[in-house]
Amino acid sequence: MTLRDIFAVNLRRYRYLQGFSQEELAHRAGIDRTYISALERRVYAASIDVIERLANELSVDPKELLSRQKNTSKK
Amino acid sequence: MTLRDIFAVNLRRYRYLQGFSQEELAHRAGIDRTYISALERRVYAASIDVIERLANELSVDPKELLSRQKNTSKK
DNA sequence: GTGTGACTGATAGTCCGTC
DNA sequence: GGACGGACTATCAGTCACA
Repeated sequence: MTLRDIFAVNLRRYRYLQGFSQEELAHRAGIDRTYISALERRVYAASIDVIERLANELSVDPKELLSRQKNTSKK
Repeated sequence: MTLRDIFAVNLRRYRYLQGFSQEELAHRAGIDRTYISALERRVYAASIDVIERLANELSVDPKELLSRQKNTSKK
């Protein structure tokens, strides 16, 4: 599990928590919708600048997007 | 203060803590020496992949490299 | 509402050297 | 040991059309 994977999962997780669609988050962060899609599918290694912008829109600390999440629904 | 700045400061901080020169860290992480120099001078926005590799070599959690540090020598 | 391929411009990242 | 520049390649950043 790479950091890129963790970021992808967290991006989607926090996006859902905020109730945003990819489209809505993209609009708010000034980023293209398909690029958000690509990040969530682990296509790219996002730069620290993009991470910061997304974290701001998701109202979380950038570190949170790189933190392994506890299983809320552990087997 | 952007995330890029915070990363730059922490990179240098943890590198010193490990007693590595830029050259040595670069060699260990398989990254170019001049690129480490550039990151510490805030020239580039590192990708999440590079952050991960550097964190590994510095024996710290990637999150630590993005965390604002407490002032150990506050005026 | 999202995934994907194709495309272009910008920048990340390498390798050379000098100070 | 590190800053800095130039030239180069790889990859990211950003957009579009279509399923």
